Formats: sequence, structure tokens, C-alpha cells
Amino acid sequence: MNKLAENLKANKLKVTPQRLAIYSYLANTNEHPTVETIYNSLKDDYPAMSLATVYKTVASLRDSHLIKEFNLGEDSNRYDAHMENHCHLLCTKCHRVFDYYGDIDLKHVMYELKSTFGFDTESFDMNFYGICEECSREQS
Amino acid sequence: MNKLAENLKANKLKVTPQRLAIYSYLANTNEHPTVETIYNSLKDDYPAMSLATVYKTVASLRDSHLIKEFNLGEDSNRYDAHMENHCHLLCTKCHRVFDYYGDIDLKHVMYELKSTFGFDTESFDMNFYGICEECSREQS
DNA sequence: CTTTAATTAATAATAATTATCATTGGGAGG
DNA sequence: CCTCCCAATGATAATTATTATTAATTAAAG
Repeated sequence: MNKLAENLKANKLKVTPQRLAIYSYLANTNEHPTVETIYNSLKDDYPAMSLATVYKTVASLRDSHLIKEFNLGEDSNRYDAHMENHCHLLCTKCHRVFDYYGDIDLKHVMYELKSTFGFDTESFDMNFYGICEECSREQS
Repeated sequence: MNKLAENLKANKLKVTPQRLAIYSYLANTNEHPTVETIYNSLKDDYPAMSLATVYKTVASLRDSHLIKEFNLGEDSNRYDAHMENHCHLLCTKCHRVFDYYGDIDLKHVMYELKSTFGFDTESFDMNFYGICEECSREQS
């Protein structure tokens, strides 16, 4: 039995073909697809699949902390099954999103948040906006 | 002539009553209101104001970099006229948003992004998720 | 197998946002 | 001051993302 199906079971989610398809699609891409993109990518193999199913599936995967949902100021949400903490690089020209897995130490900041505001940090995210290599090469 | 009107003019935006009202409302709050909130707060003083005007106004203020637009995973966008770089503390219990103006030094990270990926960072943002003081006091 | 509760597909409904377009009014140039 | 032009506004329709409903289907426990 594969890892993804185990993860589903561990969270009391039934292992259905659609659910597995959506989950493994997310696990095997490093794009950060929207519901629309997921749907379009899978509808050839699952012609009966409904958009509503994709919405509900990503919602339950998100609730079980198997994937992350985020929004980068666009019109629709993006999803990512890579749960290691990482941050995003957003190219303001081509609008692609890149990952950065290097870890950023913010213990001192989190300590200050706690001592100054009494705020207990559980997690954080971080987005860098700028120009990607390819776009800056084109520019010159 | 006040500062806000000057800012509008500097960006070739006509200084209309509605626009000034929306802009100064944003400049004088440290909530991070949605379009809906802005509209409801101003419609007593500007009974004729239309929701569409609020949408269009925040869009042009955003395009002129006079305010920031962001989304914290909710259904609607939030706006903030405080342009000094700061990050947000999101309480996962009460869903309030707090500001942190302390500056976080990420020069070394940005340098690494440049040398490893060729990514030129223009700006970044950062969100901390956790429990605020008030909520953690209630818990115990 | 059989049962049952969860999942799904189809579709309707809702909420946020954007587009359209006729009207108005800010403000630059006379 | 006036006048005129074009950006801004308001009313409303349209669009887009997402959620709710419901009846049919199916995974998986016993």
C-alpha cells in the first residue's frame, strides 16, 4: 500500500480513486495548482470527475493537514502537498511561483513576538516578490 | 493641503471626496478592513457611495502603491494604507490580525536567493500564525 | 456478501469581484 | 471665474470562485 493511501487512512479519510488521484497529483508536482488546474489535469483520466469533488477533496486534505492552501493575491487559491516548511518566490513578471526550501531561522523574532505581544507562533509563511532569472535575462 | 491628497495628485489620481474618504479611512485605522467593511463604515457619511466605487478605488490606490492588498486565506481581500514594511500576526482562534513593525533582517536570505536561483527580490511579506495573548489567557 | 456511512456527481445557490455604460464633476487651461 | 474634457462615479448586470443540496454510488467494516 502506498504512502499517500496510508496518509489518508491515518486521517480517517476513505481511499477513493478520485481522492487518491487529486492527492497524488499534488504530491507529484511542484507547480502550485489551483482547483481549476487540478480539475483540468485529471478530467481526461477521470471523465466523470466534478469540480465540486475537487473543491471538497482539497478542503478535507487541507483540514487533515495533508496539503497546504494558500493565496498569493490572485483570484483563486493554490494548493501544495509538500508539507516541509518552505517559502515562495513569486515572479512579478511571469507570475510563476518557485519554492525555496532553505530554512530561515526566526527563533529570535518569534521570541520577541512572545515577550512583546504575548503571541505564541505556531507556524509562519513567507513570500518573496521579485524577478526570476529567466525574466531578468529577457529584460537585458 | 493634506498629505493624502498630495499623494493622490502625485500619482495622477483626481482628488474626489469618495477617494479621499476611502484613503483616509484606511490611513487612520489599524484594522485591516475588507471592501465590505470600508463600504459599511463610510456609507453613513456618503449615502450615495457605491460598492463598485470602493472596489475601483482600492484597485487604483493599490496600483499606485498607496495601499497594500493582501489575502490571509479568507474569502475576501484586506487593505492597509500603512506602507512601512511590517508583517502580520494572525490569531488562529479569534482571527484577528495584529501588526509587527520590528524589522526583520533577511539580507542574507535575499543574497542566497540571488546567487542560487538568480531571483531578484523586490519585497517580501510574512505572516505568523498562532494564538494571541487574549486568547491564550482565556484558554487557561 | 451485506450494510452503512462516507463520497461522489450534478446542479443550484451564494458571495466576491469585475464589467458596462450613462452621468457627473474635478481641475487644467483659457 | 468659466468651460470643457476625461477620469471617476453609481447603478446594475455579468462573471468567477466557492459552497450547499441531494440523490445515487461505493469503500470497507463486520
